[in-house]
Amino acid sequence: MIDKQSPIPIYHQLEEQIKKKIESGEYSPGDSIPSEREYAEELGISRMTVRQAITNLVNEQYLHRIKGKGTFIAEQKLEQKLTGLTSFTEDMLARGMTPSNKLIHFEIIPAKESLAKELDIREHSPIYEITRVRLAENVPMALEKTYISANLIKGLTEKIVQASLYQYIEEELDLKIGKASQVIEASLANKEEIELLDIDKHSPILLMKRITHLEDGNPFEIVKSSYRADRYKFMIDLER
Amino acid sequence: MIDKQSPIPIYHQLEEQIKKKIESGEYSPGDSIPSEREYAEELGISRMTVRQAITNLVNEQYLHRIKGKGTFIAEQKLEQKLTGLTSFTEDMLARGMTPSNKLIHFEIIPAKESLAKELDIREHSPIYEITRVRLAENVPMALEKTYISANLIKGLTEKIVQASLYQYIEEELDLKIGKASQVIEASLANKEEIELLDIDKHSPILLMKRITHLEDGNPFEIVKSSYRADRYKFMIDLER
DNA sequence: GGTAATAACTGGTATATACATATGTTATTG
DNA sequence: CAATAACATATGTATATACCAGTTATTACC
Repeated sequence: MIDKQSPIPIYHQLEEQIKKKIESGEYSPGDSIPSEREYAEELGISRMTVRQAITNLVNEQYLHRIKGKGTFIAEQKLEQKLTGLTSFTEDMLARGMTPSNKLIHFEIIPAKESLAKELDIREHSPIYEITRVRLAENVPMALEKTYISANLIKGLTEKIVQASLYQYIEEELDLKIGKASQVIEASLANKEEIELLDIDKHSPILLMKRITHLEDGNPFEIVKSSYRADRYKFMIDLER
Repeated sequence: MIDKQSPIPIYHQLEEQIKKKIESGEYSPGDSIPSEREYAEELGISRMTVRQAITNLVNEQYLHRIKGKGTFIAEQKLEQKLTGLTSFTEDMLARGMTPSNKLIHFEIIPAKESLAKELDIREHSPIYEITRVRLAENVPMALEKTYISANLIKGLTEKIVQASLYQYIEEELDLKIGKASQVIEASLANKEEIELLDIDKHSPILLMKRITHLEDGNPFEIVKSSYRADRYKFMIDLER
């Protein structure tokens, strides 16, 4: 199970081993794992090394320790992700609804000043402009306009956008997605929203603007969404 | 500096000592701290004990380590708190504005069914109902209605509410505040909002409902806020 | 049978030590 | 003079060991 000759640290090997057993369901929330001394003897390694592996998993909230009793598989591990970065598709699935898309526009345009500034690129640099209507259970839910720096994210096609943009960026382009900042405000529907979302004049709209960054801090995407206020609410969990 | 006889673990004493130097400004972001071996020799403790202290501070993002170079004071430490639980007062101060209040109502009423359910108490149990207009730079910003379980939070007065409710709960009642969940939606202003917030008919309103829990998981407070959409935006940071 | 002491676990703290690996400086060499 | 080798120093990994402090089951006693 443990390869002492491997360049991968022993504690890291053990971490992965325990993680797998949690993710595969072999260990379930509330279960206790073998004691530190058992692991040490079983694997022929020092207890302190076992502790280092377990300590890391405790910090990542996979496990929690109780003095005198043992080490246990943590509950949840889901909650904290509610403040995490999710796509419309993930969001709807989490709410138990079936998401779909209607692509309205897909083109490359020169960046206007405000967008260029927010994407930290030069004015008139090429950016993708993608306009979509997002539906849940085939009812229009939001109008979404995505702006992506074309020099940073290359080779984008309609197909990729309709499949999974984030997956393409992380797996095909080997770029890592980092933090995002979101601004949420309320407004009244404009002509385009009234038309595409099939709502009345004077309808309230929930506006969301998100700037997504790569792990190195470079912004690569701006998403402006107009949600139908009668069908959508933002839910956020706050800590402490 | 370090009391080996103290029941407080040595690594914890060292943690606090380093933290203080960071918070007092004696160490600034980017500075390096003494090496692990220096600390060990200086304080007459083992290097592994020093490592335990530093590792904890690295996990809390006070410090970061660079192999071969040293351990350094981390930047920021502010960003992550933007997703944290803040009061209207803190929120406005963070935006560089001066907050104030106008108390509209303060009374104890029996809980209606929906509120009772959300506060996890019996119907008709007594709850405080506190209605306030929140102002920034003396301009109405939001109408805020707070409902607090009177059996859980005892001895509340108008004065306390106007001062700092959370401080009272944590310091006077010795209860710890835990997580909160927030729902944000958009709507059109109702009569009360039009009147108290001094806005026009058909004005869009940003509605926020927050349920705040104690550390033990018990909900103790429900806040329903109606923000003027022309003056207020929610800003959220998302990870990963 | 009930209870109190005890033994046998658990994780928590702390030490001393060794070598690995990344980094920066200094001395050496071509 | 520049490339390189050697060294010093930093954190990273790993071991072995000791004792402390909660928890639980067993044992011995009344």
